[in-house]
Amino acid sequence: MTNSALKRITLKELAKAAGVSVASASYAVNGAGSLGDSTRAHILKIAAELEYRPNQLAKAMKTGRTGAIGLVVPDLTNPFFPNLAQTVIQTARRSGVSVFIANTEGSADQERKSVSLLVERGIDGLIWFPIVDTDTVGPLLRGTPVVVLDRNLSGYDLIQADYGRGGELAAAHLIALGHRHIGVVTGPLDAWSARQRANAAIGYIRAQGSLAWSVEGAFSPDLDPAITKVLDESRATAVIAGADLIAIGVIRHLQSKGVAVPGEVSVIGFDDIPWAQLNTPALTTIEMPVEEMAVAAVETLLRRIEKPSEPLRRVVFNVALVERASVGSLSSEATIQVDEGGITLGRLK
Amino acid sequence: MTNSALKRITLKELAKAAGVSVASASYAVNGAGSLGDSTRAHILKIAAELEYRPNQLAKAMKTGRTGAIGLVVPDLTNPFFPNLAQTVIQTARRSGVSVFIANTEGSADQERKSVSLLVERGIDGLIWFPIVDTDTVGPLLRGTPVVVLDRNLSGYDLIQADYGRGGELAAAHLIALGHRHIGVVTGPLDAWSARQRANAAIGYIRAQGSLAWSVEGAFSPDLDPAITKVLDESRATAVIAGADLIAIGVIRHLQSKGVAVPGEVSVIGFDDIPWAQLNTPALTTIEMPVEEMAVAAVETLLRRIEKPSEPLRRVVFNVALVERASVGSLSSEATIQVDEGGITLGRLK
DNA sequence: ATGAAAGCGCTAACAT
DNA sequence: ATGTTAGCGCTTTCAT
Repeated sequence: MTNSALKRITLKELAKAAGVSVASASYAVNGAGSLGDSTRAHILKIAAELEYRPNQLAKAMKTGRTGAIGLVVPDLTNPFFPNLAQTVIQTARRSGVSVFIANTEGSADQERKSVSLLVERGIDGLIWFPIVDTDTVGPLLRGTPVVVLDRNLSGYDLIQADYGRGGELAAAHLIALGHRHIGVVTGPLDAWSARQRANAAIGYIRAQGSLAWSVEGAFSPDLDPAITKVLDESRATAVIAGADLIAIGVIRHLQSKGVAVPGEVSVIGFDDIPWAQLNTPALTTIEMPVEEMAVAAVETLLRRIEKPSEPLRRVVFNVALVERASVGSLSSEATIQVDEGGITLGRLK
Repeated sequence: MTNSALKRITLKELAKAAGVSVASASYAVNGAGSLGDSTRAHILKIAAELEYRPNQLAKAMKTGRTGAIGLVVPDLTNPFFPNLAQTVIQTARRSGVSVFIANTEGSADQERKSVSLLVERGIDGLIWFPIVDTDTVGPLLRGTPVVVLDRNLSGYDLIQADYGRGGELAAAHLIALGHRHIGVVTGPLDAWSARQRANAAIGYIRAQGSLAWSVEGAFSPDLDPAITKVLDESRATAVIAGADLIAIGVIRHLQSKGVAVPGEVSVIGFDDIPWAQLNTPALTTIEMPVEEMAVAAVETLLRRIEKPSEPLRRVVFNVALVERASVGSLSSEATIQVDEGGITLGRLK
C-alpha cells in the first residue's frame, strides 16, 4: 500500500530508509553533489518506492527560489488576454514554474495591491501588463525581476509589438482601397501602445488623405455617446478602431443605424482577437503575435532571473494586416493595389 | 530613506530594532500571544518604519498553509472560462489568497501533471473543472481539499448548475414556438454536464415533438463533418446546441449555406458566453450564473480548508432562458406561449 | 507579559 | 564519495 494521502515522506526519512545521510539523499534527488552510481541508484529506488516528494516550500526557503512567477493583467475578460495568459502558463510550466495570475480590473490601486500580494508571497519574477504608462509598482518590487508587456516603462525588460507600424498598415490599407475620409476611434490614450497606433494611423491619414475625426474610446464594444455621435454625423467612408472590441462596437452601431459594413463604411480593428473572424462581417484587422510575445515574456523573465545584471532587453514583434470582410474598396477596380508607403508587410510567425 | 529594494527585514532584525524578543515581535505582528499594549504598539511602530514584511514562505513552512489555491480548467481560450477564472481570482484575493492557474488543454495527462505540480508546490486547496467524469487525480492529491466544478465526482464538494433543467428549458422554448422537428448537437458526452443537457433536451423533444437527429460535437465553432452533414440534410426547423460556441458554429454553417437564422432554422445555445449577445443574430441561450458559481467554489473551498471533516456539500445553481434573436416562431401567432411543462423559470441571481 | 529555544524540510558548505 | 551541521525566517511551547 502506498502512502498516497496524508504525511509526505521527508528527506530525513528517505535518508534513514536508504541508510544514508540527508546530504546524500538530497544529492541523489537533485542530481547534485558527487555520489557513487550505485548509492545514487539505490537512494532513487527507495525514493520511488516511498513516493518521496520534495517539499518545495522548504526548498524555496533555502534557495530563495519559489519556482513561481506572477502574471498581472488588466482584465481576463477582455478577449485579448486569455490567449496571452494561457501561453504564459504553458510556457512557464514547461520550465516547471507555476504562475499566479492577478487582474487589476483597470485600477492602479488594484494593480499595486496585486503586485504587493504577489511579491510578498514570494515570486521569482513578474510579467506585468500595466494599465497605464506610469510605473505604479516600482517601489513594491523589492528587487523582483519584471518584464513589462505592451508599455514602454524604463528600467524593465520590454516586450512589445510594432504598434506604430500597425497603425500605418491599417491606414495604408484603407487609403489603397480608395478611402480618403477616414475617422479613428482610439483606445484609451493613457496607454502608450494605443497612442502609438493612433498617432501612426492619423499621421498616415493626414499625409495621404484626410482625417474625418478622431475620438478616444474604452476597450469595449459599448461605445461612449461621444463616439456614437461622431459616427452618426460622420462623412467618413472608413474608420480605424484602436482595438477589435471597439471595431465590433462600431460595426454594431453602424448596423443598428442601417448603414452597411463594409458597403457604406469600412471598419478595421486591431489585435485579431479570436472573435474577429466570427464577427459579421468578419473583421479586417491588424494582428500581433500574442503567443510569441507571451513566450518571449516568459523566456526573458526566466533569463533575467538567472542573470539579474544582464543589460535590459526590448523585443519588438512585427504586426501584420489580416484581410477579412469588414473593409471594402471605394474605387470600382477589382484589383486591390496596396500602397505600402515604405512599410514592409510581414510577420515573425 | 526606506529599504524599498533588496533585503527584506526579518523578524529577528525587527525584534532587535525594537529591543524585544522574536517571540514578542511575532506576537505583535500577528496579533497573537499576550503582549502589553505599549509593547505591542511600539513593535508595530518600528515594523512600519522598517517596512517589515513577513516572509510568507517561512510562515507557510511552519503553519502548513501557503495562502495559495490552485485553479485547474480545461482551456482559458474557451470563452466560458475567463469569467470563471477572473471571479475565482477576485474572490480569493478578498481573503488574501492567491491563485495558481493551470490549464489542462483537454488532456487527462496534462490534468494529472498540472495537479501534481500544484500539489507538490504546496497549495491549500484546489478548484477543479475536470475534462471528463473520471477522477483522474485522486491519488495525487495527498489530502489537498478539492472542490469540483461542473462534474459529478464523488468524494468532493460539488458546484454545479441545473443542466438538466437547462436542456428542458431550451426544448420547451422551441416547442412553445411551434417547432416540432428539432435536432441537437451535444457537447462531448464524456462530460456529465453535457449528457445532462442533452438527455433532458432530447427527452423533452421526444415527448412533445420529434427528434430530427442528434450528434455529438466538440466545444468549438469548428464543426465536425458529421455535424455539417446532418445539418445540410436536416429537415429540422430548430437546433439545440450543447454550448454557445457550438451554436455559433452551427449558425455560421447554416448562413454559409444560405439558410436564414432564425428565418428558416432557429438555433439555441448554452452558457451565455460574453460573445453570445454580440453574435449576428444575437444568440438565444441558456444562461448559468458563472460568477456566482465561482464565488461559491472559492467559499466552499475556503470553508473546507478550515473544516476538513464537515460533510461534503453539493450546490446546484439555477439556470435561465435568455431570449435574443436566434430563435424564431414557427406559428404565425405574435404572442409567444411558453409551455413550461412543470419547469419553473427563474434564477438565483 | 516576555523570552529562550526547538524545530518545519531542505541545501550547501565544510569536514572526513 | 559520503556524512555532519548550520542555518533559511518563522511559530509556538515552555520557562520565567
